[in-house]
Order: sequence, then structure tokens, then C-alpha cells
Amino acid sequence: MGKIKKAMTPVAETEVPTQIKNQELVRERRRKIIDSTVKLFVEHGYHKTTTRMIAKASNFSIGSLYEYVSSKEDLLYLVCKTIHEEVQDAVEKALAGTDKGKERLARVIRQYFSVCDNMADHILLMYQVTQFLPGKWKDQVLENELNITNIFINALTSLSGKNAFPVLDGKVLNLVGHNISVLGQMWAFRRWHMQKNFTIEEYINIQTDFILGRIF
Amino acid sequence: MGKIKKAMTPVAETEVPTQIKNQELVRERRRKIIDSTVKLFVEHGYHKTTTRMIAKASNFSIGSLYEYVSSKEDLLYLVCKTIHEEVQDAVEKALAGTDKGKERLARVIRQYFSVCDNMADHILLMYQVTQFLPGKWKDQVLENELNITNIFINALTSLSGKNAFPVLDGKVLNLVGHNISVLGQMWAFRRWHMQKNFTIEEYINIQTDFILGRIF
DNA sequence: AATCTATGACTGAGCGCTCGTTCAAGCCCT
DNA sequence: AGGGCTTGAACGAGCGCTCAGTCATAGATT
Repeated sequence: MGKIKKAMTPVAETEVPTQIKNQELVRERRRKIIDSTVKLFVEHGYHKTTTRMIAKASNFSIGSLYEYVSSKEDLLYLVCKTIHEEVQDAVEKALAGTDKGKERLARVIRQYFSVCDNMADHILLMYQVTQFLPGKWKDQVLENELNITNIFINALTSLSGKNAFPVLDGKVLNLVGHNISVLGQMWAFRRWHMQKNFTIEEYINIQTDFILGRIF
Repeated sequence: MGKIKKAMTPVAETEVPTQIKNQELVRERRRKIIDSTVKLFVEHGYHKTTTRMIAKASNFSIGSLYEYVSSKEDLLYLVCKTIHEEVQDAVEKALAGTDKGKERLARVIRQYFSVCDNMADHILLMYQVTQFLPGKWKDQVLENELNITNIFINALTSLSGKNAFPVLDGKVLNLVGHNISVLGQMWAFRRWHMQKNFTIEEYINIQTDFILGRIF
């Protein structure tokens, strides 16, 4: 069966169980459910969002909701996965350019930080919500998080020793990759301070200087 | 793990209401309650910890618990406040030294990161739990968080322009202060990766180089 | 074309249970 | 005696999830 990969929201077909036979329907309905759920989770948080609210917001009965998703925790996982996919897609697009050395790194940082700005709500949500995932899915989510960080680590590694870059130890590269990842997310989870004191442009510029060691 | 010195917790007397007349008793009992609660929250999280569990763990009846604390949310605030006080105390001690320039900054960073290591559970807890505070107390907690960050900003500011330090713009200093704060906490909230790949010593050394721009 | 039948998506009242909170009654000290 | 402190049974709102039943559709049969 030749399925066309809709780059938007893939949504697992088999990973998370469902009662419904028609897989096309599952994909479509789940997308609607996930979209509504993200909004509700962002607005009210995981616990204060009831399954009834989710059902209403996506125009299903609760019963019907539970045909497409087997528990609230399942739904939470689908939400997390979708957000990660969105971030990863956006960041990977930034790797396409052809410039070299620090400029290339700076461009990737800029792109990633812009994504963090656009998806600030979602990133904050991930921080708040990962703790409620059952173990097996928490592991999966952390792996997805690592995948994104690895994009930066790879970008750094491919630069090490070239274009006026010093040769760097693997551990250093690894940690710097995580730093980039977290400093982007910081724009979201410290927005209570950041958005009062910086524009996203200022933030990107200063943080880029900071990461590239141009400050001290 | 938590080799935290049993730092006696001050505990607000008036800020959070109580039914009990004897203030001495309130202070003493609340400390016991808060200590037990922190342990339970760390182990089970806020929602899965019931008030009955808290009462049992601190050797009170539920009724008695509610004489000393007027709601679970109140208790949550007391917990957050106590943790912040502990961190702040420890970091402020690091300011006592007499060395100058980058060495002084490096020492403050080392001290702070060590605190983040010792209190990793508590820092993670703060990240998970702030979202459940009612508005007025969330503001208070964020202010406490800012107070800690300001310690770094002040340390940076007092260095700006001296001892081979460049003169730096206020926004830059502000953001770098937040970076230090967050990179310390990152040791806690990314421990699922960090503690597998670094010792705290390695972490401190690399991050210090990173912050001071010695990497690229 | 008309009728029957099988399928499976959809519905929502209600079950079973948890949890934060209260309060009437009792205990203890002065 | 009376105020301060403790107790734990009882309350009731709220939640995730179930399941017996409805109904639209489409293929089979006449």
C-alpha cells in the first residue's frame, strides 16, 4: 500500500492502539483530536483538561474519543510526539544551506531559536507534561529530544577542526549541543522574564555571540 | 544522593494562614511537614501525593495537618519557598571569597553548579511544580528565582570593565546571568543524559570554559 | 428497484473511585 | 472549667473510562 507521507502530522497508526478499523479515518480524526488537545493543554494544563473537554473541543462524544485513543495518557504521548516532530522538521530544514564554518552554525542557531519562539507554548507544555507520561513513553520522548539535540552536535562535529574552528573533544561537542538546545528552550520557559526584556532578535544575537564565545 | 545538610528551614509565620495560636509550634511543625512533603513530592510528584500521605509521613492526622496549613496549594508554596531559600543561602556564601576577575566568577559558578548537583531533585521538582501554584504565589516564586539569577548578574556587573574584562552592555550581562542560572539547572533537568555522560566535575569544567568563551 | 442484513462508527448516562477538605467530638493541660 | 490542640469519619465534587444501545451506510438477496 503506497501511503503518501503527509509531512504535516504523521500520527502513529499502530504504536498507539485504537478500536477503529479504517486507518485513514484514524489518522484524520486523531489529527483533529491532537490539535484540539494541544490547545486545551496549553491553556489549562494536563490535569485540568478533562477528557470531556477534549471530546467537546474536537466535536466527538467521549465515547467516540475513546475509540480513537485508549487513554488520556496515550493522547498525551501523541501530543508530545507531534510537537517533537514539528520542531525536528523545522530545524532540519535549516541544515540545507551551503555556507561554512561559524556562519553555518549561526544560521542553524537562528533557525532553531526562531522555532522556539514560534512554538514557545508547545515547548513550555513539553516541560510541564513529560513527567506524567508512563515510563515506556517517557523514554521515547526523551529519545526524540535527544534526536533534536543531536542535530546540533552533528553540526558542531562536522565543523570541528575546519574553517578556523579548533579541534574539539567529543564530550565538549556533546555538551555544547545540549547548551544550544536548552538556551533555545529557555526563551520559552523563562518567557516571564525574557519577553519583557528582549525582542527575539536581540535574544538570538546575544545568545549567538555567547555560544560562539564572542562575549568575553 | 541528597547529602544536603539538614538546613533548618525558616518557614513563614504570617504569610500563610494557620489555625494554631502558638507561633513556635507552627514553625516547628511546618518544618516537619515541609521536609516530609518535599520527599513525597520528589518521589511521587505533586498530584499523586495525597494529603493523607503527607499527614502520615509527618506523623499527623489529616485534621491536624489542616490546622497548620490551609490547603495543599499553600503547602506547595511553602515547599517552593523553602527550596529557593536553601539555594540562595548556598550561593550567597560563595560570594564571600576575595579573588578577582574571571577567577571569582569561576568560583561562583563552581559553587552554584555544586548546589545544583546536591539539590538536583529539588530543582527538578521546582520545574515540575511551579505551574500548579495559584497566581499570586507563582509570581512570588518567580521573583525568588530572579533573586538568585541577580546574584550572577551582580557578580558579572561588578566585573565589567575591570581585570581584563570588556565593558558590557546591561542586556548582555542580564542574559548571561540567566544563562548561568539555567545551565546549572540543566544538570538537574537533563540528568537523564548528563549523569550518564559526565561527572559533575567534568560538567563544571566544560561549562565554565563555555561560559567564559574559552571554547571557540 | 425494493428489501433485508451486517458492519462499525458513534452516543452519553452512569459506574466506581479518589481526593481535598470539614467538623463534631474528645483529649490534655493549666 | 475552659481554651488550645488533635482526631478521623464523613462529605461531595470531580474524574477517567465503559458499555449497552442507536443509526447511517453499503453490500447481498429477491
